[in-house]
Amino acid sequence: MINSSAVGRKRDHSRDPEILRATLDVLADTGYADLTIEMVAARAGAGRGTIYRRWAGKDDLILAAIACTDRADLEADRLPDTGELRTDLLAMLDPDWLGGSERRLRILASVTAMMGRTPEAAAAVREAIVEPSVAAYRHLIQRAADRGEFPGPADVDALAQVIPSMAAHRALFLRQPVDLPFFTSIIDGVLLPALTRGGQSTHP
Amino acid sequence: MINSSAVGRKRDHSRDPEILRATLDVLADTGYADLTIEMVAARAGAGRGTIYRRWAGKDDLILAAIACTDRADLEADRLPDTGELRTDLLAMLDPDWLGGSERRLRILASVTAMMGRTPEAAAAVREAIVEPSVAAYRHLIQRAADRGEFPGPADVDALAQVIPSMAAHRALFLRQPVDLPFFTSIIDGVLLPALTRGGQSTHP
Amino acid sequence: MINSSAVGRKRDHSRDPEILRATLDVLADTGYADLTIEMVAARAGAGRGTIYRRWAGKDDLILAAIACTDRADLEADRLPDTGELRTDLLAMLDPDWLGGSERRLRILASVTAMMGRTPEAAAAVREAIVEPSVAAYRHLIQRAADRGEFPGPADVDALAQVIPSMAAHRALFLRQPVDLPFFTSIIDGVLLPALTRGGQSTHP
Amino acid sequence: MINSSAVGRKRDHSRDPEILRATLDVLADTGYADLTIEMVAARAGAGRGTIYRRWAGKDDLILAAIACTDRADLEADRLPDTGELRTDLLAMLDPDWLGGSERRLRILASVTAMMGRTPEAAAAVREAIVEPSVAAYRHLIQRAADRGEFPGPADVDALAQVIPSMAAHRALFLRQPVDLPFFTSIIDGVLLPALTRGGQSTHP
DNA sequence: CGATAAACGAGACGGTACGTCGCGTCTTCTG
DNA sequence: CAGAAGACGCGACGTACCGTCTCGTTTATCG
Repeated sequence: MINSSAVGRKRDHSRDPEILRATLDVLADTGYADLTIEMVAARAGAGRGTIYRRWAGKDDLILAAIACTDRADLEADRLPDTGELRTDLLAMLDPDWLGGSERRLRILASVTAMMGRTPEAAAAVREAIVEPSVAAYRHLIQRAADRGEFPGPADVDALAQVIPSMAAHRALFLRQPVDLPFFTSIIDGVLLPALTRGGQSTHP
Repeated sequence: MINSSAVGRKRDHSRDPEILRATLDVLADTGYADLTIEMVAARAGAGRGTIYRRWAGKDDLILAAIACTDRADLEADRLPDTGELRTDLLAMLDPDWLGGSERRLRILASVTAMMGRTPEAAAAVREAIVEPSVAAYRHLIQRAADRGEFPGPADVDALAQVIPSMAAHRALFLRQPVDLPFFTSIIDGVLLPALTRGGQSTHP
Repeated sequence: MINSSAVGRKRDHSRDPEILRATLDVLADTGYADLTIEMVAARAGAGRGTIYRRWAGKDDLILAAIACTDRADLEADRLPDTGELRTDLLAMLDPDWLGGSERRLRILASVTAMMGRTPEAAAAVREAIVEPSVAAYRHLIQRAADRGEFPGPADVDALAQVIPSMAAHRALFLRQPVDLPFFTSIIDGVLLPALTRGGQSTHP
Repeated sequence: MINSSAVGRKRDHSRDPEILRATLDVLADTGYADLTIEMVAARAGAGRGTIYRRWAGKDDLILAAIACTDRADLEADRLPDTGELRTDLLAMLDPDWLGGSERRLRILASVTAMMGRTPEAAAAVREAIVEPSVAAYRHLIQRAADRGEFPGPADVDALAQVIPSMAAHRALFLRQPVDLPFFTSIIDGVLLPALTRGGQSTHP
C-alpha cells in the first residue's frame, strides 16, 4: 500500500461512521453553507485534524457521508417483485427517503448545492444517489416489458427517469411531500398511461 | 410609501440591473460558494456598501438576480400556438435556457443550493423560476385537451410537470445537455403516449 | 475674493462658531480618534456637506476649533502687571485652561494627537496654542529682568518655556491637576531660584 | 496560571517581539492614525488573526509595543555617576531617544495620541515611559543634593521633571531637536541655577 | 517490556470573506 | 443657490472559518 506504515498507531476507522453521521446531522440541522468542520468535529467528539486527515475538505466529507448512506434496498435482487408493475412501483415509495422527512430534504438540497462545484462532486453524487434510483426503476419497467405487460415498444430509458425526476422536483423545488397520493398520481397519470399506449407517438 | 425619504440623494436604481447582471456573471463564472460580494461589486464598478444597502446579503442578492431574469417568453400570450401540442412543445425548447449553456446550468445549481437555506428563498425561486415554467406547459397541454386532441381525460397537473422535472433532473443531476433529442424523447416517449392513452390507468 | 459669487444664497458664517463649539464638545466627550464628522454635524444641527464645504476634513476642522478658542488674555497688553514677577506669574494661572477641567485636558490630548500627522498641523497648533503661551511668559520674565529684578543675566528663552512645558507635561503625561500648589511649586522651586541665581551655571 | 490551556498548540511568544517591532516600524513610518493592523501583520509576516488573538486592538498593540521598548539604561544602577551633577546630566542625553530621530518623535506623538483615549492607556504610557525618566533625573539630583553639592534645600520632585518636561515639549510641540545645545541651555540656564540658589524664592 | 512512530484532541498559525462603519464626494430636494 | 439628507466608491474594522501546523498525550506494533 502507498500510505501505510507498519509501525505507529493505526487510524481508528471505527470512528468514520460516527463522523459521517455527525456530518449528516449537521447538514440537516444547519444546511450546507453554514456547516463548518468544527461543528462536525465537535458533534463527533473529534478534532478537526482527524477529519482533515481522512477527507480532503468539506465537500469530500459530505460526499462521503452521502455515499455511505444505505441504498442496499435499491439493489436489483432486493427490489419488489409482485408480478405487476403498478404494485411494484407503489412498493418503491420509501417514506423515509425523499419526501418523508425534512431532514432528508435538507440533505438532498445540500447535496445539490455541491453538484455545481466540481465535475467530480457531481459524478460522485450521481453515482451514489441518482443512478441507483434510476437503475432500479429501469429494472422494474424493463421486467414488466419483458413480461409482455404492455402492447408496444417503450422508451424504457426515458420512462425510468420519470419518477426520480418528478420526486426530486417536487421535493426540491416545490417543497411538497413525496407521499402516496403524489406517487399514485404519477404512476396512474403519467407512467402507466405512457406504457399502456406504447413508446411511440401517434403523431406523424 | 414605506421606506422612502423625501430628502437626501436618491438611491440610483438604474444601477440595480447592472449589479444583478454582474451577480449572474460571477455566479456562472465561479459558482455559488466561491462568489464574494467583492467580486460582484468590482465587476459592477460599485462599492460593497452599495450592495449591502440594497440587499441583505449574498443570498438575497442572488435571489434578486434570479428573480429579475426575463421570463417574458413564458407568459401565456407569448407561448407557441401551432394548433398541435407536439409542435407547440418542441417550440418550447430554448437552447439558451437549461441545457444550452454551462452558464445557465451553474446558475440553476447555485439557485438550488440556496433553496435549502430558508423557506423564503425556496419560495422566491419557486415563484420566479419553477412555477412559470410549469404553468406554461400546463397551458399548452390544457389547450390541446380543450381542443379535443386526445381521447380521454388527462391529469394535466401531473403531466405539466413532466418536462420541467425531467429537464432539471437531466441538467442538474445527470449533467447532460437538454437538447432536441432529449426533448423529443420525453415528448414522444412519455408525454404524448400518456396523453394519447388518457389519464387513467387500465389497471383496476 | 476668490470663491464668492455675487448671486445666490450667501454662506451663513454665523454658523461657524456653532459648528466649532460642537467640534470641541465632541472632542472633549469622545476623544480625537472616535470623533466623527457626523457627530459634529448632528450636534450642530448641520449636514456633513456644510462642514466639508468650510473645512478640509477632520484635522482641519479640529484645528480651526482649537485656533478660535479665545486666547486674547495672552496678548501682551492684557497680561498681568503687578510690578513683581512672582505675583505676575501666579496671576497667569487660569483654572479654566489646562488643568482645571477634564474637558480641556482631553482637548489638549486630542490636539497633540494631530501634531504627529503633518507638519502643517503641528505648525498650526504651535502657532495657535504653544507660542502665545511661551511668548506671554517670556514677556513677563523679560520685563522683570529689564526692571532689574534679578542680579545677573538670564536665559529668558529657556526660562519662558519652563511653566508651559511643565504644565503640559503634568496634565498630559502625569494626568494631575495644574492647580495653584503645582504652580507655586514651579515658580518657587524652579523659576525664581534660577532667576535669582542668574542664568549662568557656576560650574566651569 | 491564569490564561493557559494544558492542551493544544502553544502560542508562539517568540513572535511577539517581531510583531511589536513591526508595530513600532509602521508607527514611525505612517503615524498612529494611518497605521492599520494589516500593515503590521504584513510587515511581521503574520496574519491579522494572530495579532487580534494576542492584543485587543490597535491601542493595546501599540501600548504593548511601547511598553516593551528597552528602558534598561534608566535603571538606577546604570545611570551615569561622574561625581558631579552637571556631567551626570549631560551624560543622560541619548541622541537616539527623544530628539535624535524622527522615528522616536513620531512614536512619542503617537503615544500621546492614545493617552486621551482611556485612563488605562494613559497609566500604561506613564509607567512605561514617563515615570522611569523622571525617576532617573530625581535620582541624579537627589544624589547630588545628598553629596552636599548645593547650598540649600531643593524641591527635588519639581526639579526632576524639568528636563523630561522641557524635552518632551520641545520635541512634541516645538518640533525642534533635543540636542546638546538644548540640553546645555536647560541645565545651565534653568536646572543648575535653581539648585545653586536653592529651592526657596527670596520673594516674601 | 521498553522504544518508537503515527494518530489523536486541542488549538495557534497565515489567509480570506464577512458585514459594519466612517471617510470625503456627489446628487436630490427644500427653503 | 446654500443647506440637510443621504447614497456613492473606498477601505479598515474585528469576527469567523478555512486548511495546515505544532503541541502533548495515547495507543499500537516492533525489537
